[in-house]
Amino acid sequence: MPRQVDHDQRRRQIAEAVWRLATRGGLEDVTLRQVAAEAEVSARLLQYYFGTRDQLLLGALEILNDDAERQARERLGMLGDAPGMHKIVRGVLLELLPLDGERRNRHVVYAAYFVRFLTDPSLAKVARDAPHALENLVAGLIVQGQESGQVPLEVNATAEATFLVAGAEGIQSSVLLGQRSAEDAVAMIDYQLARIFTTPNGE
Amino acid sequence: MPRQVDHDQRRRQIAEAVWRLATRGGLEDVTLRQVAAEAEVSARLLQYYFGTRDQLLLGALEILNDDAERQARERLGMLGDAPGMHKIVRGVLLELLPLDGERRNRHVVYAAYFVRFLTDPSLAKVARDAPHALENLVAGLIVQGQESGQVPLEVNATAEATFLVAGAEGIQSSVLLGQRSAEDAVAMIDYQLARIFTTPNGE
DNA sequence: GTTTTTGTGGTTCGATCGAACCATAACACC
DNA sequence: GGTGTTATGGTTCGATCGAACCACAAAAAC
Repeated sequence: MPRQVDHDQRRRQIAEAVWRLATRGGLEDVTLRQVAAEAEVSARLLQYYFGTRDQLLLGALEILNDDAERQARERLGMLGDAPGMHKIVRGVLLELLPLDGERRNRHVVYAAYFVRFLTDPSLAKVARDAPHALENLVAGLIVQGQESGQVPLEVNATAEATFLVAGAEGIQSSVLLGQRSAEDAVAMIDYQLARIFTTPNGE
Repeated sequence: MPRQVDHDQRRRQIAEAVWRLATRGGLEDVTLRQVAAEAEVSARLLQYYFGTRDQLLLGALEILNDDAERQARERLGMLGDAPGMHKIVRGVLLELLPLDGERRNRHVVYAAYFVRFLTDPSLAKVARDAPHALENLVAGLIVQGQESGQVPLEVNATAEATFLVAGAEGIQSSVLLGQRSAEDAVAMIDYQLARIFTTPNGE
């Protein structure tokens, strides 16, 4: 029954298969045949919806990125009315930790792509923007905190934002490698935030 | 002319080919044929010295690890007589940044292996030990700094050590992705160190 | 109600994969 | 100066790879 299928849904179904395979065995396990089997569609469909393997990898990554952004926005929206800067920054950083299966898998998929980011220009473009935007966001929030007296004025907002984001990413890796529990990771983040913000956690 | 070859040298020659290929295209480009061509030896030699492809990947990683440790030790040894804690910690953290080709490639190779660390037990063992040892080392140095009055007593040495190492690793990735210069990365590290240590940089 | 377009399954092709196998030259040992 | 071990090159095999190709059914368009 063609012509009434939801293309986006089909592409997502295939993209999710790509993510699962990449999570298990890296990009070398993301073969057209395996993706087709994992997504339970014929190999022909992969070509139809994505084209070549490279385009499939790119497409699956774009969908992953969209998901990440949408979910982060949702979760931040659930922080309640007029949350304080401390709480928002905390929410942003926790978005980078593998606190649930979705965030965990997301970072593993990124890791699987990492080396490609360095060489493949079309992929690089997709990966380069997100982290910088995060840093600027955090830096802006810290500045706002300074303006409203929640952060000491001697704090270097840019430098701290950079290190917070970088630290969250580094801690994320260590959680994935099983070197640290997710709870410990959150505690490490909170320790740093307590140093920067004079306000308690929940404000 | 067999029998008088240096086995370790041969294995290193092959391992370096693995690194180069992994750096360029990830593990999926590390095929026996390509490694053989890159190392300029016959495919048969790979089998002779390493066995299967999995064993080759494991062996190449072990050699990389040994290199990293030896070089780090060397560079730390060159810090001069009785360097202060500040200087040592700085040296340890800079070891994690891609400040030269060797350190850069090393981290890219690790990144190429990353997903495998999560699933392959034999690889996981190789990767799990190093970072924890680093954290403990840094934490110990901070404690020594506290004992000699170079670090305020209210600093949580463990928490700061964890975040410093994690932050250095995160910043490393951003440098590799071209989001930040190596100089900026060093500046970010120094900013954090200046916060923890009351001593100036070079002490 | 024919004709396009859209969506899908299946198959095939040349290339390449990892691994096993075969052969043999160089040296060590005695 | 044979004999055995070590080190190496080359080849082959079955499996699998990505991509192209063929066929066709369902719906839309006219």
